[in-house]
Amino acid sequence: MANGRADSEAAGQAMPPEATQARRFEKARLAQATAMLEDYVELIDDLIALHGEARPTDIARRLGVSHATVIKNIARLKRENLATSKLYRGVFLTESGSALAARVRARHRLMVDLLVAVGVPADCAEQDAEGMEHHVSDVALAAFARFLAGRGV
Amino acid sequence: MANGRADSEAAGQAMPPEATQARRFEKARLAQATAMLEDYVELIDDLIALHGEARPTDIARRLGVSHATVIKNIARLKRENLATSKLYRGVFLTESGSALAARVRARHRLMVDLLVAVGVPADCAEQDAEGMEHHVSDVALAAFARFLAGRGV
DNA sequence: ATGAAAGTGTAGCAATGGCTACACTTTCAT
DNA sequence: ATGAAAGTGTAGCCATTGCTACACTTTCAT
Repeated sequence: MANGRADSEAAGQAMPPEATQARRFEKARLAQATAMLEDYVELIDDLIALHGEARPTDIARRLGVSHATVIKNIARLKRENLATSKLYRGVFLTESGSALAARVRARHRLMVDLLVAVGVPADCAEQDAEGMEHHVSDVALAAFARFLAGRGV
Repeated sequence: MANGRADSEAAGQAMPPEATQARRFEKARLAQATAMLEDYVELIDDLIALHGEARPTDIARRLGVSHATVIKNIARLKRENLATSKLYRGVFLTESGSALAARVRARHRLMVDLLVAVGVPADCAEQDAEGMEHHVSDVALAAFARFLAGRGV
């Protein structure tokens, strides 16, 4: 609060160019750190909608990783208050987990739709969106929505 | 060669849906593993073009990480035959390093241009592209190019 | 020419997110 | 009712990629 420099820089004016570049890379690293969380909540939400429950082995199969990895990562979801689980009884999303899942799903849709709209084949769009979606800002997302609306989608 | 299943699945036909999904996630994980390499070669190429040399501390400043981290990662670039370095004398790209840098730079440009073309503000496009670019396939890239050409860019 | 500052490199730590191996619980067909 | 198969969870390993601390080299101003 008492700092005249760092705070005003946050507004994005008087920063040396290398600092803004560093900023971009840092954001990309952060996005990467939350990507796993996002993938998990979306998948758990899907599975519950589809089968009424989300089991570690199902998640593992879908993600293409071992069940042990899934269980370890679910522990992280619990730490972050996104999920709960009962011993031998599957995984459930908390309120904020569900909210995140909804946001992630909407973003995924928008990303895929945009790719398709600019001419990317559907299966490829689905593929590429899987990695890209975690790095799309809300501002870009809003632009995507406008663009799609403007083309009468 | 003697396998009727896994090989024909590679063509993408008779795979259970969860396997194709696992495939997508696996690809995203792989892309992540090469992202660092790509960022480094592009940045090194930039710095050499700009200052005639690429020094670890410069790279560190631009990336927003410590110089020690940079030096460790440069060791990886060397292992992968993308760069060389002389003690206390900066980092240089090998032939394949330069080739990769050129590809990465072109992809970055195309990604940013596409984002701008669909209405994303320039600074935001630059920001988001930083993370997204590593996940764009060549097929999508080709679609981007066609789309941009079609709008007379 | 020399000593301080800047840059470079090494060592060792932590967190993340994969894995296998093993132990335990549940389910289900007989 | 029970035993095998499937699922679940734990422990411990490895690689990656960040970090700080420390030692060494180079550069440059005096």
